[in-house]
Amino acid sequence: MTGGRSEGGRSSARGRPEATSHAAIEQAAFTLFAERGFARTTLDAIAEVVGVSRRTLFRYYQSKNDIPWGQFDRTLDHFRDLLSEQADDLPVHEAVHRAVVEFNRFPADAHPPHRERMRLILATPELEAHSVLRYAEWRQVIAEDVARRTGAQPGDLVPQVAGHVSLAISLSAYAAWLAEPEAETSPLLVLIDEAMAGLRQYLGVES
Amino acid sequence: MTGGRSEGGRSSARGRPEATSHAAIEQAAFTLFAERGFARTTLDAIAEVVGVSRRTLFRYYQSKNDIPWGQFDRTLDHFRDLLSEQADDLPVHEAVHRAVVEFNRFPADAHPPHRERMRLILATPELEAHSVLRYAEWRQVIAEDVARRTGAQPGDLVPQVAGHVSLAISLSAYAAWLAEPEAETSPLLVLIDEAMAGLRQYLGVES
DNA sequence: GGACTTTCTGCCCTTGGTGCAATTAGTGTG
DNA sequence: CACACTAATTGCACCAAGGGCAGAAAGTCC
Repeated sequence: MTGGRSEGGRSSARGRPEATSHAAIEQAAFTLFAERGFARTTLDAIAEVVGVSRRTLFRYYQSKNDIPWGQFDRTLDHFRDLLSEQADDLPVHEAVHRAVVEFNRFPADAHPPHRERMRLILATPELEAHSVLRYAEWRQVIAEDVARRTGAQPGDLVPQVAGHVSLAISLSAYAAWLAEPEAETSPLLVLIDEAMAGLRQYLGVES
Repeated sequence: MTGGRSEGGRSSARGRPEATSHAAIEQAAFTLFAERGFARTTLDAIAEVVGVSRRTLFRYYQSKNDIPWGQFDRTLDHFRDLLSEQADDLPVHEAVHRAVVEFNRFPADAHPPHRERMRLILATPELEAHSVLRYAEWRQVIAEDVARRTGAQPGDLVPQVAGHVSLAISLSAYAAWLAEPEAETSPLLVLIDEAMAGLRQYLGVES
């Protein structure tokens, strides 16, 4: 969710130079989405603003639905690191929880765009649906770390459940975050903690 | 997931009679999906087999993606009933868990089609994504019941988390179920219990 | 038979998305 | 400078999903 990434340089400067960038496309797209809404923004319209042909947009994003997620792949690498950084002597759920919280920590000036992006994704049914595919990758990262910590296989039930449940917690927290008015009474990170506490409460667990 | 529902009668017999039924469309569609796969099956092809115009298909289903889910709305009513049937003195999570298990109990002869349907849905990315919208309704049913039991609002964190987590459990169980070979070593209901146990184990809870 | 009702259907149009071949804008070399 | 080389851009044709709309069709009821 870092706003200004510098389009990790080309391998060499040979061949026709790129006419645009992911950042430029996203900027144009988000503006239009905010104006007319996601569904009523055509790819032609985005292409026109960016100053590039519609066909070219598909070289930068697999689909219209992929535009709002931007650079999620790179973020996943970061998440993987966060998970492996957590101490091995922590209870597994605690290690994962801490990594999830860290994953959602953003510098203050990155908050508004992050919130805007997530609002768009979670409030637009097509995007909400499409996001499942991204979530699956995210869950898999967790499953792999949990498997490593517990000596299980990533495909086993407990790692998979861990991934699913962590996602459940996060989505609940995000929904609560976005439901609140602009004046952020509860920061996202607090809500993630509360969602986790809510789960334990629901399951009738002390602590 | 009842295979043969009888297309709950029209209000009266006035007007042009219906040329087909949800059941007929689903049957034709599933056959084609099995033959060519979901994506490569066009609505034209389905319409031709059913013997109806493509335009008419849209009067029965909102979209191609909605065909595999069939009659889910009615199933939700059943689920609502199952939840309210659970004793009030049970721990909330236990009541919900039992309702979820019951919800997934099917007569033996309904197993193969149910499994086939879920395999299609969970193995086809487009459908997996689209299903989120169905899951949201299902989660909401849980959230409402949990809210009723705990005196909270359905939108509050704990009811929402309960819905999300129940879904997480169910999806984990289904994935495990479908991963197993045809010879059903573990029935679905057992896997749902195991997924729940896996969650408690993950969270480091006794019992 | 005629009025009425409801469904089906054909037609046209928009939009997302893919395949393919040609074009373009650079770099590097002699 | 001209020429090869490379990689990105682009135009074009095409497919499939989906929606709007008006009219045809197939029943029932009087």
